Amino acid sequence: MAVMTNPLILKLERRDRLSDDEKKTLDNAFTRVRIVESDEDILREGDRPTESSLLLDGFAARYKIVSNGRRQISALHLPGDFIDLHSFLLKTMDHGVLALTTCRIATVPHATLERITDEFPHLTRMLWLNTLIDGAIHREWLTAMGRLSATAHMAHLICELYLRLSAVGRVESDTMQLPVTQAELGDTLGLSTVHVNRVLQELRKEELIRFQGDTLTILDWERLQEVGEFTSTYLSLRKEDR
Amino acid sequence: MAVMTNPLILKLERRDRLSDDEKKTLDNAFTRVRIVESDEDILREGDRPTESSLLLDGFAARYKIVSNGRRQISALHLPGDFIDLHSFLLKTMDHGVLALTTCRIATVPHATLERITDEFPHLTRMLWLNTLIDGAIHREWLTAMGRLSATAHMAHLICELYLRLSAVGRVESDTMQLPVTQAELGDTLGLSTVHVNRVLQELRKEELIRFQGDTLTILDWERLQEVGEFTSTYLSLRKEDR
DNA sequence: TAGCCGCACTCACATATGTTATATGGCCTG
DNA sequence: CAGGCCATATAACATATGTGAGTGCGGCTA
Repeated sequence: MAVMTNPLILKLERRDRLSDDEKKTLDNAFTRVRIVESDEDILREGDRPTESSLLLDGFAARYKIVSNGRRQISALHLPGDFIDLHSFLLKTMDHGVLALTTCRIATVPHATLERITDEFPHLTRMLWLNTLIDGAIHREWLTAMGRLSATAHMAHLICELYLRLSAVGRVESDTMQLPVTQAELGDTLGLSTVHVNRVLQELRKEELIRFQGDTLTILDWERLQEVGEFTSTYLSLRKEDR
Repeated sequence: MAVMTNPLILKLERRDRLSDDEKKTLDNAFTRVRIVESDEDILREGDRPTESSLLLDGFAARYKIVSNGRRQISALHLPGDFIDLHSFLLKTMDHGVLALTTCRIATVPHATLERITDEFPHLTRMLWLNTLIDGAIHREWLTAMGRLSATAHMAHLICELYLRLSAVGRVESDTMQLPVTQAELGDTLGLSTVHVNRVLQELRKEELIRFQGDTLTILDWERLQEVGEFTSTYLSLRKEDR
């Protein structure tokens, strides 16, 4: 893979400088690229992977099934996201990961990650940071889920996805591709499909967004943030020494 | 602090072997111990700490306030938990941390953590692991919040706290001290105080728990796990090479 | 080109949980 | 030892969101 097009490097460089050596090391760490088709599992609950997966292209979801078949999505992953960097140390997958679209995935052996942690302290911190941001997003989702109305929660999610996608160069002006069904949004927000639809209607009626097919356009960024009580601190988009 | 009584070391040794050198390094890293009284903030949203805090004794909660004063607790912390290890790399606190009881806290300067990451790769991985477990707990909470009934969610939380407390030697037979009000439980589960009370009544009526004052006794561990759809994988309580 | 299937969308109705209010009891403080 | 405060407990009522059923459209596929 060419360094300049690796979306993980793009993502990390939004947060801190990487040396050329670090970039090369990171890029070379990925030994294999594979394709997973839409609606297939990338990883299953109970798996003990020996490599970690980086999403190069496509959308993926971490999910868990509870009794009576209900599903909760605990994370949405975009290009540049490490889907299961945590499996390097957690060992056993306690949830599955599903391809929401066709996904192009690069993998890095855990042995290589171990070597990086032995030899590249700063790069290690950057990978650690990457998982910490995932954690910060989880906390934010918990807050939104527990204490925001369904409409606010949806607005919040849209704001987040917009910024995360723009951080990896995937938005054009105010428009992003969001290939996620309303049922999947429901599983993400903890809502029924019917209510997701109601909430989207409301955001449309308020002229905050347009959402046709997979194309979501933000019509009023300021008010959308207000409705979703959104502030971006938790995404750590500032460049700092880490 | 004496190595043998440091609850962080106790916690990490449940997950992997630590060398004597690592234990000594870790223990020596903590330079200062302070007390925070009940209901005081240990850290505030917006803070940029230069050290990280380890909870030696007491209960603490990560929280965020949303508009109209509602509060969501995104994590409960017990003795042995690093309250804000993440601030080492995330830099800015995007949420506050509150002492639920009087807390005894040891702090380690971020400069020391940086030195550990430079010189002790395996110890670094163990600290990273520590934050990954926090993340796994967040995902589990998201699932419980989004897709379980209030009663199941409460049962789930009780199961988790029971195992986490027992991992640091804080349960006696089937009883644990849980100095958390019903209002605080509500903020944790995303429920109203009234409904927390209803749910606790139900768990009592079903003879799953007893809960008087701060003392919670588990009367039927098997059925409590069933009701809460609880499995402990996500807590990574197995000892493995990491 | 017909038929099917998935997805968005809507309606009527059901219910889990929230809200407001009040009572009770223990415990600290003056 | 009285008064006040905080937490638990309960009741009556309100509502946000879920459920089950059905329509229609657009895009595959045979």
